[in-house]
Amino acid sequence: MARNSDGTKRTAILDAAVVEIARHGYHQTTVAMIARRAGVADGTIYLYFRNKEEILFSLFERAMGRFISEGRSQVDQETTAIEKLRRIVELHLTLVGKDRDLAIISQVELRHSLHFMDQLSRSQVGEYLAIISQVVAQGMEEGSFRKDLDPIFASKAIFGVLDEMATDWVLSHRNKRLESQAKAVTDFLLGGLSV
Amino acid sequence: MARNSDGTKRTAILDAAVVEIARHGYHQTTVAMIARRAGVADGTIYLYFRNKEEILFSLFERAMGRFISEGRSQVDQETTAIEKLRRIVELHLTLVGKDRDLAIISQVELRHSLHFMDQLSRSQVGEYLAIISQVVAQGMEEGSFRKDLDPIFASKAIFGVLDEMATDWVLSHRNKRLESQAKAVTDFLLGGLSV
Amino acid sequence: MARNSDGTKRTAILDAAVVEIARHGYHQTTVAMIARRAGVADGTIYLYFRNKEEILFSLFERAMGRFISEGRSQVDQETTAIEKLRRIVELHLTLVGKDRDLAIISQVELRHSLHFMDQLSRSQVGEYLAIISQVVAQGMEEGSFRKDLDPIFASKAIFGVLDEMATDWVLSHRNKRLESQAKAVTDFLLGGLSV
Amino acid sequence: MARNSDGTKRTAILDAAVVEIARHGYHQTTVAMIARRAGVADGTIYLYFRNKEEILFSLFERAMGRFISEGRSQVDQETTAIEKLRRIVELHLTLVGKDRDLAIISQVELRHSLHFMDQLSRSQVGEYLAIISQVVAQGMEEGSFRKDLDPIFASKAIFGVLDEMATDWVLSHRNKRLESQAKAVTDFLLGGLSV
DNA sequence: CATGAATGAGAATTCATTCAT
DNA sequence: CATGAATGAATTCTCATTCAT
Repeated sequence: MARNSDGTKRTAILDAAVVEIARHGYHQTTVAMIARRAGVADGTIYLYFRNKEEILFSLFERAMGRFISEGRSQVDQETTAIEKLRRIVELHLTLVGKDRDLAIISQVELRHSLHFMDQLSRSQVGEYLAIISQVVAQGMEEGSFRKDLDPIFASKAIFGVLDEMATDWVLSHRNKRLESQAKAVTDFLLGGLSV
Repeated sequence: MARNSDGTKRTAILDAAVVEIARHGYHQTTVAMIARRAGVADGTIYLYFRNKEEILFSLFERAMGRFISEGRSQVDQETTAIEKLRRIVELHLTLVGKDRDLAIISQVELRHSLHFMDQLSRSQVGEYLAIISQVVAQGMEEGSFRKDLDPIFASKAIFGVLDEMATDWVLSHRNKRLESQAKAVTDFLLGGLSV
Repeated sequence: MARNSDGTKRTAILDAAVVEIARHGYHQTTVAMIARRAGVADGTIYLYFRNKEEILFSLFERAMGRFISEGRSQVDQETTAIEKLRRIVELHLTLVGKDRDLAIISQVELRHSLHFMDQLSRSQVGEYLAIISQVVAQGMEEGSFRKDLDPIFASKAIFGVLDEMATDWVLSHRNKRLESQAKAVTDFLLGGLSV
Repeated sequence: MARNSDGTKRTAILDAAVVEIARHGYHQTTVAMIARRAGVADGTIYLYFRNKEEILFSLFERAMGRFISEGRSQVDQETTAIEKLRRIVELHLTLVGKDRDLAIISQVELRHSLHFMDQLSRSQVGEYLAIISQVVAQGMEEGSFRKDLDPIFASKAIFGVLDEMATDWVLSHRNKRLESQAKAVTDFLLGGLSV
């Protein structure tokens, strides 16, 4: 049986799914492949997940959960908006860059269908964006960020840059660490293009 | 008549594919559905495309082709980097915002698999990013953009913001026009978050 | 239960295949037809055979297996080469003549393609010919067969006569039993045409 | 356009079919493949043949026609049954051995289905066997062949040996000429196995 | 006669899911 | 809880044949 952190079968199945889906893509991955890697019978999968798609959802939830809880705690450790932003950028790139398999899933496989993305954006992604927009709002109040910004808009722009860096890293096959981009990203977000 | 001499049937198939894939997603769309909407027989599809996946590729090529050729021409109509950037932002959001079906495809369906994205990013997306990075480089030379930027990095960041706006627009079901965001995007890109 | 532990389903599929293929020919027989006759679902076929062609191969192996094992035991029950030959002829015609469906398969359907025949001739047919050529060699040593023969050549000639009788019987729609030819065949093989 | 003896398209098509079918097998050969090799359009095939199967029939007829007409003329050039037999054996092995592609067709591809073989055996194969059986009958009258033979049976046995030699030659990938077996075959047919 | 674009019926195979053990 | 044999719906693609030019 596959080794897994807390020893539950559910975890083993999710761990197996990350590897298989990252390697073969969601549609090319069969439930049987996940079951074999998880060391369980095909049918056992259905004791823990309603269907194949639910595995993908759960994968996403597990990953997003970390983003959100760690995001919050990082943000709480800083006082100024600029520092909070810096932490978010670092966290985002570090978390994605830590596990290439998981990154492939979040940057590519998770975006399979409108239906799927719809559900994602409504739920935890929205929560993540909310954290970011609160930081922006705080910066505006502090006087360190421009006041002519819509915090919601800004949070999406920030997320867009982070997301593109992550996708680019997944698609490039170079070994450079993703988090090495953190400073450049923060600089760009803070200062923009202009002199 | 030489095959595809006028492209009528090929175009009809691609047009049909855009609608069906946007509506049902790539995997839920059958070749038969595309054929019916295009008004041709199932087998006819295979006179113009080697297989189903090639339809998706061709869809992308057709769309990216417009981005690139129009992008270049827009850029050429301006002299300063700032104006060029403004034009690119407007063009990007306008083109994506013009056809929601096509937008769904480019923002969601086209990102189906690592294998697929790999090929996309290598080809025309790279060309598009090159156009952007040239504008950034010009801005640095002109002295209007910061000199401490890597133009390649900046082009990705810019693309990330544009792409996120586009995706957000596709996923939101509001009717607000996508290009109405152009000014905010340009402002953000130029000025960044800081005061 | 281990897959195929008792072979029940596999056997049912092969039995069904014999009937359907004999009746409609290999290419006109669909996997669904075989499945229906075997009383299993279409997909079940693929738990026991990799593909449709493998069913045909397995059919052949099952049939040839009998020829070889029974051939050997018949040969072993006799001492002189002449008697051994007589037994082989009887066995061959009896086994083929016992099941017209199987005979149709072995005389016609199994010879579908060069690729297919190539594999057949390399494997068990070669073994069968070896049994015959050993008998010929024994006859030469005993002094009952002509010494100016090549046993390999002779075994092919013998097989050719038997095979032609079998094919002729399959194609003729008379009811005469195939094994009724055994004496004439043996006589011909032993004495040839000349006085 | 493919070179062909008398320049007619029909001949070009048949010549092309021999090559393609020998190389890929009847079912793997498409009408388009034959058309391309023959240098005609797909539709043109149907001006000369009702359907794909008729090409195969015509191929067979053309080949069997040679067997029969040459067979007759060879037989007519000799007086004794023994010499006539010798000539038939030589002719058969020479004709088959002359063109490996055609040999593949006659030994393998032509035996595709019961339905097909049925029609073959009724028509020209029967005529060919009749020529042989007449030789046998003559030999019996002359007193050079055993009188206890059924000429029909004997003709099948003779054909069986010839056919097996031909098939064996097609399947073996050695270069030995098929007609080099003629003497051994005639010897075997005349003298049988016994001393 | 010749063309070749278009047709559309047809079939093998896959795989998510179930359920008897 | 766990198994894994069995299910059968579902879909891509091929290719013989037609027919308007």
